[in-house]
Amino acid sequence: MHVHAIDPQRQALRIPEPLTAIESLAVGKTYRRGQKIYGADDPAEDWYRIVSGAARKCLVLADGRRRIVEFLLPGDFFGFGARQRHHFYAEAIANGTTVACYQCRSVQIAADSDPRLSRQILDVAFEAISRSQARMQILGRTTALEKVGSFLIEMHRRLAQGAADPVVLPMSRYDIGDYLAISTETVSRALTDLTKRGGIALVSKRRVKIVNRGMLENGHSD
Amino acid sequence: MHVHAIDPQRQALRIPEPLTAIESLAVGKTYRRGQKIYGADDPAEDWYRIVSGAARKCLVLADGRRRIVEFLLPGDFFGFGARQRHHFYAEAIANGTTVACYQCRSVQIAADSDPRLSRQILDVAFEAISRSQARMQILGRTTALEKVGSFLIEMHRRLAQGAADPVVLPMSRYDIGDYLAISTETVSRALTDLTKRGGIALVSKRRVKIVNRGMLENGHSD
DNA sequence: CGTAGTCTTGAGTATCCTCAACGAGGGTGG
DNA sequence: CCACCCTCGTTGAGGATACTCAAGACTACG
Repeated sequence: MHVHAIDPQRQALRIPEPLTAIESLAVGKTYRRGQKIYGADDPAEDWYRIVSGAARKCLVLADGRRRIVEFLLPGDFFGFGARQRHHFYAEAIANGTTVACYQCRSVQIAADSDPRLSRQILDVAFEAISRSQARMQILGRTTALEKVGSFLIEMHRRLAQGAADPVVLPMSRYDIGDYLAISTETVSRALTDLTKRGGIALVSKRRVKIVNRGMLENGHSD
Repeated sequence: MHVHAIDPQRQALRIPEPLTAIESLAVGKTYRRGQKIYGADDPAEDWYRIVSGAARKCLVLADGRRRIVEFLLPGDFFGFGARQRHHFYAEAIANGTTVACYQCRSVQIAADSDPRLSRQILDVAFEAISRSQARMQILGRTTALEKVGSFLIEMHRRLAQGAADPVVLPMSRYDIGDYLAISTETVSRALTDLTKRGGIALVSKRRVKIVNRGMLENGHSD
């Protein structure tokens, strides 16, 4: 991990309503693929925001299996919500993932004297709720085809620059399967299936172009 | 729907950290089973809290199917998070469900001059996130047996008075299936299966006693 | 007492998982 | 530079799981 200042140019891109008042409190850190950002039993002392790259938030079940609870993409705040300790751990997916860290005590103190900042923090929390519920709509789908289709639409919404641009998936098929509660093989099969039916086009293994949005949502184009 | 004052006795039971400062702003409303609390396209003007009974938060998919996104139980705050309009609708499950309503403009104004209130609101938002993520752990399970088992544990945690008391489920098998993304029949089969294996005991159709907690989590008792 | 909604159980089928093999790509070391 | 290893991704075959369709029992309520 590498600690440094944050490029203000870069971070401005992806923050819907930036917490301008506390950006001065932020410390930038850079991680390699697979490196842990915080552990499941670490005290919850910091809040985080992805500046560039991607990360995954995971939990370990009683029987040792891992589950990905959430993908964290540029602009996403995370690590808050745990009152004392985290229940999850977070680690970088892509090499060179940059994360802004805010000491949450400092933020809270600043918020106590600035109602506008309080509102912005609340907005960030609402944003996290909305991410959470977006995933429920996906997991609530019954077939694997619908799950993968909705997943691609969500990633497109959160990652794509232009509407016609292909999505660049930062995560592996294995991660996608873990996230959607289906097997890697089924993810793979769903992607080839969607390609054959003309729902998507695979520019490369990780670059997906959305051709027929309706098909991704329903599994059929009518 | 019936508007009235809130019984302060009753509401004190289920609020982890009550927003004491705004309880005076609350208006109580009582609903019958199936009655709508707010609609999907209603302007998001109020925040709500379940005082007694239960409700479900739903969304309607493009193809007309309904999905239950969340069950709302006594003490749960809901209806916030939508910036302008709700994306979901909420309706009562049980007859005589009582809901406390807070005009969110008034709350925001009060919060602007009271940092302590801001913190409490943030806690409520964090609580909603935690509810959300608890459900992910459930939906992330692979087998129906595990899903139903985890669901019962979550309901027990959120509803039960004493640890040994049976859970009284306020919702139908159909609702549970919708929530867990499995069919009604599978819910029913899972419940009889868990009974046969000694994981639970069905005191009545809606009253479930948890006998072997480990089995509910893993699907097997070792 | 009838009716509508809820719940359970059964049979057959579709879907997805597991196990397995194989190909492609990236990094490392000789 | 190339051989090697390792991870990632794809595809196939067989079996387990859950869904759909269907029938019937139970419950609550008028």
